[in-house]
Amino acid sequence: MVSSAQSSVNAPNLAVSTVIFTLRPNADGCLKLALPLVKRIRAPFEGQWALPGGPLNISEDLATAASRNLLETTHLEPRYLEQLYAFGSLDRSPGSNLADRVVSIVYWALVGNDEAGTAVESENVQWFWADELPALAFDHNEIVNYALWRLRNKLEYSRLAHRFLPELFTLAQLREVYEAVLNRELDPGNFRRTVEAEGAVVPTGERLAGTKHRPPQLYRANQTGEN
Amino acid sequence: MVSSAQSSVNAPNLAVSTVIFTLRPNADGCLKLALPLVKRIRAPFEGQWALPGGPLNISEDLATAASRNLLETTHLEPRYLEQLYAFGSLDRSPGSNLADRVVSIVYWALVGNDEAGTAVESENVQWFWADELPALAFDHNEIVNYALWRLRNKLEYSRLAHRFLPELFTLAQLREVYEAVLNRELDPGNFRRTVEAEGAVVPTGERLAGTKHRPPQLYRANQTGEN
DNA sequence: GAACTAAAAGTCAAAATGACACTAAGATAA
DNA sequence: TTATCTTAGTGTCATTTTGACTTTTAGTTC
Repeated sequence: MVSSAQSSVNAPNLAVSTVIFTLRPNADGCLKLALPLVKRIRAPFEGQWALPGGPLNISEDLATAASRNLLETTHLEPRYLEQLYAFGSLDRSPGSNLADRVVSIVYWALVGNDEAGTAVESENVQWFWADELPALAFDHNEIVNYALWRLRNKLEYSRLAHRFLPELFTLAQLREVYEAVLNRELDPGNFRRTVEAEGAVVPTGERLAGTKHRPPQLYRANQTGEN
Repeated sequence: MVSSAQSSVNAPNLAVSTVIFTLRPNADGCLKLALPLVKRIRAPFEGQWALPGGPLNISEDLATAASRNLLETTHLEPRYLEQLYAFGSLDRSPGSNLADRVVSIVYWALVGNDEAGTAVESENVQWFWADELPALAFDHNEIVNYALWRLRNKLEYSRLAHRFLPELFTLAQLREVYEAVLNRELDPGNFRRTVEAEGAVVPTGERLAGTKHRPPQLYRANQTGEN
């Protein structure tokens, strides 16, 4: 195997990849975590699914690179973007030459569940349920698991659930996000209490019509002191 | 300015740096956070202090590289080592050429306060109080601040305080670590209660002699289910 | 109008937390 | 030998937070 034109003989190559999360309704209508993967079209791991990513341009910021390959893969803008980790073990690509060693700086992103419906899907780009992934290329299963762990963790002490949702949302929708991500049911009353106590949301006074029960109030995220 | 022999024209260079924390007694005898810095002996930022670090060898793990430059700078082994963040803004080294762009993968480490006394200090390597740093090279002040934030955060929900201490320690010593890092006094009784409830420590039965008051019991860290 | 559903408010006991008092066991000084 | 000093270690109590659960409200559907 020959090292690429960009790589030097003595230094590891640098790439940026992104784990992109959204929530989509499954067959039963409940939201589940999903993420887009791209099919590799050359060795190593040709034909297997992998995280979207690519080499870092010399004149490009790390977050910009992550955002760019998010846009290229899904045609979406991230609602949230954060660096996850730099993966650089020597055995990430078993069997390949040291000169082809790649250190990947991985980001994770959230996109709105309203926009994710419009996301492209093709022969080489498909969305998978986060808990039903096939065997991925390189160490990408490990990376996704770590990203999942981080998402779940951060959801509990930070305010990012609303990034999955449109600007206006009901508390039930917000709770559904927590339930889908954490994979556990939450008490509606207690959920309301904590969310209001944290000041995470601001009531708009408007109500959502067309439900077959008491119309719930619409809220928006409280941006002040968010993170 | 000419790019180094290792760097390629089209790819950013990759370096690993480490923020090394220890606790040392100040003039008043209270513990304070300290870290070693190295003086730069060439441009850019010649003569200014910087985090220890260097280029990543092609055949070297990220954590191994961090550990190595910890050993080279301080002749110490880390008691704790964790990746902090990858810093890669375009303006990290103002005025220098794009071809010299460096992406730094930064680790942070803890070393024991017993060992840190034996650490070398020289013309080009010196220890500084973490809250009294001079203006450092590159974006290294920003990096240290982030590392401090991470250390303080992690100390509160994780068990790493004992990594500053020898194998056997008293609860007062452990509390002193918390107080020094968090920069705030803790109630001895309540501290004992939480630490014991968490099962973070195991009593040894032995007591520390030679104090001028009731001899305190010695504990060791409970390794089971640590992180 | 009755039944149904989820919104929204309210209740209550258990657990966790913070402030503080009290007793124990050594060293040191009178 | 006794009083004093200092920190170890235990105990108490009120407040806050948490989890489980009930009740009332406001709409739709039957």
